[in-house]
Amino acid sequence: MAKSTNPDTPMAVKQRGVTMKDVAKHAGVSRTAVSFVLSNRENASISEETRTRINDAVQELGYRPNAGARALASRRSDWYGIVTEIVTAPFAVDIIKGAQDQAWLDRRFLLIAPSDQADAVGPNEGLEDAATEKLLEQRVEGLLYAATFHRGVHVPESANEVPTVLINCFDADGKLPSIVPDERGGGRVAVERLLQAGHTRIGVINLDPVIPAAVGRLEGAREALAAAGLELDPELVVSGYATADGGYDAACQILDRYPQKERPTALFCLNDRMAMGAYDAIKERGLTIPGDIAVIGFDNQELIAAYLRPKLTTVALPFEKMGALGVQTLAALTAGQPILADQQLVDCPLLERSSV
Amino acid sequence: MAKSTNPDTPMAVKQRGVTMKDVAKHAGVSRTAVSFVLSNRENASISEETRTRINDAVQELGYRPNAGARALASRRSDWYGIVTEIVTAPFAVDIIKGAQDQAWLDRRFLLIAPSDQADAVGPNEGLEDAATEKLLEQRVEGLLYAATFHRGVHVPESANEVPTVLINCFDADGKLPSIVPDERGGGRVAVERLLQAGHTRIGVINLDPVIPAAVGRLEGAREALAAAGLELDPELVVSGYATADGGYDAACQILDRYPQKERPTALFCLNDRMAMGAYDAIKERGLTIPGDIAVIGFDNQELIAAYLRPKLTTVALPFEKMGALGVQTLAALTAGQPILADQQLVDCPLLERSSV
DNA sequence: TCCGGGAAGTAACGCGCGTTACCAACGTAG
DNA sequence: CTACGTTGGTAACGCGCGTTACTTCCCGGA
Repeated sequence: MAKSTNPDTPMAVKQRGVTMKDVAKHAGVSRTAVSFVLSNRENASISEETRTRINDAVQELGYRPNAGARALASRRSDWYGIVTEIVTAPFAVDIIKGAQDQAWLDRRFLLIAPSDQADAVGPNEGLEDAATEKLLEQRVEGLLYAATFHRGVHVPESANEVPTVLINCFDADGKLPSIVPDERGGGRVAVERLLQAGHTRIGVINLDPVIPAAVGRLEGAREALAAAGLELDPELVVSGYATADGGYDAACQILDRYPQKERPTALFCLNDRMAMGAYDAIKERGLTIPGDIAVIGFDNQELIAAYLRPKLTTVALPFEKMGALGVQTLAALTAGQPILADQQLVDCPLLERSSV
Repeated sequence: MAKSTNPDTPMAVKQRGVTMKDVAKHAGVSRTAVSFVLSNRENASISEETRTRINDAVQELGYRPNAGARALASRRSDWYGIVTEIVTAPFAVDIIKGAQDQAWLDRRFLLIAPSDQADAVGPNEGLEDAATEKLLEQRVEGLLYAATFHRGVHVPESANEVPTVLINCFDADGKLPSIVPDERGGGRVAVERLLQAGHTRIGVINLDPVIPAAVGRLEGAREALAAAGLELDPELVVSGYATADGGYDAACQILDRYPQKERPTALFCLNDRMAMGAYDAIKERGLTIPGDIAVIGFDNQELIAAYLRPKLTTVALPFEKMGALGVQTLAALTAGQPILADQQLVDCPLLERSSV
């Protein structure tokens, strides 16, 4: 790329937009009157006649307010910023959708800044800081941080200058409000569903046991079993890589370890990708789903769950709802209202399909 | 939700940020001098000494420029707007990623406005208009329109007020520059790959035959065959719903129609979801992939292609590249530079995995 | 007749910054 | 000594808009 010698060349077409002054002149009133009418001030005394005259002028001239100028004068920008690696790793992109939709309904704009950009100094070195800084330069009224998977994070210092909410992650220092999925509840409903279908011997294909998702989901599974007077057989829990291959290997282990009588009749896969691999292991052995083995997943990755055959019953991560709730929480914070709790858990609902 | 009686309550913390005036006072110079230093004006005569004094003051006070005010004064916002349904239908979310990354590299912000919002009048009624309008109020310097799948679209009138580029779609009226995937080239490389592997009898699982993707990909397939002196047997082309089930049904038709000798040895599935279904049909019949039947897909939906077993060889849609190219094209347009062509085709590269 | 008070509107300031025009001091050439 | 360019700045205007203080007019009551 050639370095521009003059970065200031304003060659862009300068389409001098119509301003309030133009509207005022066209309607034969003062700019103040126009401002009053457009901002619907209740205590402003403008006669109905001039009001319509102004509105007509707005229509005729195609006036469009200048959001930036308004922000400058009113000292409120109607912008939230969201810092996220999701743009790059789109697994949890529904967070953005939920946040975006909610922001749009509130007539606010969501400025998205990536937290894992290539022009960084080192790997993960000051990226979020740069993103945060950029957003603050835009005078966002609040900040959101969103992660692709449930985990602890550190947010830049400067985030403290403005209300901040974490989505699908939590502050390792425990100061900031956060919105996270109720992993435990999800694990519980999954196993409850299997129990309800008559399964008592349930294999679990586990994730890396230290991540919050694994901890919570497994705990939920234990709770559900306990409520039915059962215990989780440690031998039936096998961890693997969070991939289809990992799920395949783990499922093979579980399925081949026992004679048919003792073989589990159901598998709780802690994510859908592993369930995908488990499907293959099951089918390879001439077994049917859900006839011989019921399978339940987690995450509800649409592209997998809805297209596996049979379609996968799974527990959904409420990405969209978390995004929306994040914006709502932020709106409350910026309005000075108290928020419900420092950590809000969002339900992980069961999605019935055909694998149980 | 209780309706706020006074929408103006500015309860948000008004953290009066430090301005250039503060910096100037702290450094003992005029605000103008600060402005000159910060904007790196070449022809400004500021001594090295005061320059460092100002920079020091900036550091000490933690000055952060106000992007909105700068935009107002300089009449350039450094913002692009992108109108897209992708936020809602995340299939092609990589377009946003590509655009976002490129914009970030150019030190610009991408304002994302959804084109399929719930608060609309009717279905698809004036949504894009509202989104476009909102973006223009923000004084974006250019507009992008992105579609989830390759198709013709109509853009709102007001888009003409500002440079505009279409991504993964094209203007039905043919006026606006657009960036679209080279579907034909993709179809060609897919079939070339099959030919190279020795397959001459190739079944095609087709999409709805009228959509641009189907037309282009099929045309490419024909070209590749023609170059090898072969023709596409119309009987081997069967259309189905663009789902795993559709692919399953279509594959069953093709596989069951012929005795083993005449059965095609390869399937070109025009998208990965259908390939997913085809996998099942093939496996059900006790056939192996790629041993008995080679399969090649299209779209490279990572969650499918990379996790099917065996992993699916497919042709990638260059979403990310299209997004980046869209922003680059827009940058050229806003800079008044000529663009390369009205319609830019982006390569659809073959992704070798294990199904051929 | 005068006065008080609401109705209808306007002038003017400031938000934070880019930018242009201007000014003072200091050489240096004629 | 005057003229004139150069260096190192500063004063002041305007971007488009929100907002406050102020003015003018009219009407009803005393």
